[in-house]
Amino acid sequence: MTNAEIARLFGEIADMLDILGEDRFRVISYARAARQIESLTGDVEALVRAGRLGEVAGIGPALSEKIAEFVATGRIGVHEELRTKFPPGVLDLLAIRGVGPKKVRLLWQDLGITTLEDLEAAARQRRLRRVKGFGEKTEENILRAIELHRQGMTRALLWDAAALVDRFIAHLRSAAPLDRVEPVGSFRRMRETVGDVDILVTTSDPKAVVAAFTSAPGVREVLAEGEVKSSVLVEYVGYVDDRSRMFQVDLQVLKPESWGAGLQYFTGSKDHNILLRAMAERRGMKLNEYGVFRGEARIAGATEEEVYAALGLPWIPPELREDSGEVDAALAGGLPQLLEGRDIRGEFHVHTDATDGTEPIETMVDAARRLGYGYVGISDHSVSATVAFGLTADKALERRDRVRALNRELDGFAVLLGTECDILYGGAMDYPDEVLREFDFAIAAVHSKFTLPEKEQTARIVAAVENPHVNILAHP
DNA sequence: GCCGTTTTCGGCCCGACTGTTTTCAGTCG
Ligand SMILES: Nc1nc2c(ncn2[C@H]2C[C@H](O)[C@@H](COP(=O)(O)OP(=O)(O)OP(=O)(O)O)O2)c(=O)[nH]1
Ligand SMILES: [Mg+2]
Ligand SMILES: [Mg+2]
Ligand SMILES: [Zn+2]
Repeated sequence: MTNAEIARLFGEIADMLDILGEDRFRVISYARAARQIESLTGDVEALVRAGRLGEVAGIGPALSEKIAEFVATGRIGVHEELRTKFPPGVLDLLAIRGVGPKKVRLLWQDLGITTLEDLEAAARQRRLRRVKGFGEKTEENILRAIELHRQGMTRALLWDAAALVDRFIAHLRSAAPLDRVEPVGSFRRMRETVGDVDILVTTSDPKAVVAAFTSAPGVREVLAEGEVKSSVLVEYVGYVDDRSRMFQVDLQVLKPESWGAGLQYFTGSKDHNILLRAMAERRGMKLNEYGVFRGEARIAGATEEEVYAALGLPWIPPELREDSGEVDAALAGGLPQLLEGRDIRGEFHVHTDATDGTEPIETMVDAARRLGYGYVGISDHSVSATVAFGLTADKALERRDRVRALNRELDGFAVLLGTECDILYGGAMDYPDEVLREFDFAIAAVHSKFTLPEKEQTARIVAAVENPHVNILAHP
């Protein structure tokens, strides 16, 4: 919680300094530090205690001191002093698309606008156009942007985004001549949540691709439409809550020779990009989404490997591109080996047609072997899971002979007979201990009473995992 | 405010789209 709170305060300091017209590089420092702390995987307080804050890129003596101040007192003095200069509501104006720090400053200073309601009223009354740089179109855009803001947009689960990605790419393929297409941004970096969907395309006909993009099914708003890039808002339905929401999709279109540089740029992260671009500059090169250049000459750009190699780096997996030390590690030849799908050796949570699966044990074993697994654990439901056709103890255990036969037959592959056993209301297991001990393994799972008070639910689960015959706790 | 195999001071990523503007600033990716 402390990480999120410090990130929020640094973000607000950046916004306030920006609106006040302070040095933009100081603004950038606060904004970058906010992103860094937000994406730390460990507790910032632990770093403070260990005196290791300075190891985080972009956090120097001044910011370290402010973080330490927050950890000690729960406040950041600079933030509180700045806050007194701003009427409540002013910072909220920044959430409106198309309204940035410069416009907020003008709206506030010239028209006394400090809230969204003020802004809406002034736009309706056509008073914005009196301000330098504002016109009729700006008023229209701001009114529409306020409307969209009020519908509320949140980050999406990677899973929801995946459905949207599939839909969009299928449409693009069917409606325009694509060379290559790839979902990029935080989606490619496999973040747990994504703020939007970013898609990279190469083609010989950019106009056709952009046109197909902006007219895709579900598009409710075209935010920008240019020669090589476009942004839209689409409606999508959440997998978990089945609710309809608006979500942004960004498109970048490039020529085939820039595929690698485009992938590098559009995959990000932003801070990773800035790091690479600064590094290119120091080495007398320039890096952008079109390629790596030395003078006028493009020296790399067709593949990502080539782009990283031109900078003297090995290819860095997207999951690591977060400005969290990956560039230094790559330079030192010390990138970590990431887990891959092929590292998965087997699975224990496998149902069959005996309960709510659709295939018999033998078919599941075949499928596991085709995936290159070394073992599979069969775990059908226990008797109380009636909606999932849970098995009586006798029915569950009578399959031991079948499993033994399979194991005799198979070389270098193990089949285990287990159970996904319900945790009953009070924490007792659905099968008695004499039955549980007969299985090769037992998973404990909650399939009822999901909404118990936290204390009771926790006690229930703790009781289950304390059972000596339980090996695995299932899904939440 | 941060940071460095050309720097401890003087730089700080780079480009597209939009609207307002007679040549470019602001915002966004
Ligand atoms: N060089 C550079 N690249 C940027 C900048 N902003 C964004 N990008 C690149 C890197 C990002 O990963 C990519 C997509 O931008 P997004 O705003 O969609 O960010 P991203 O997908 O990383 O995170 P998100 O989950 O959408 O918030 O565009 C920038 O200021 N400079
Ligand atoms: Mg994104
Ligand atoms: Mg984006
Ligand atoms: Zn289950």
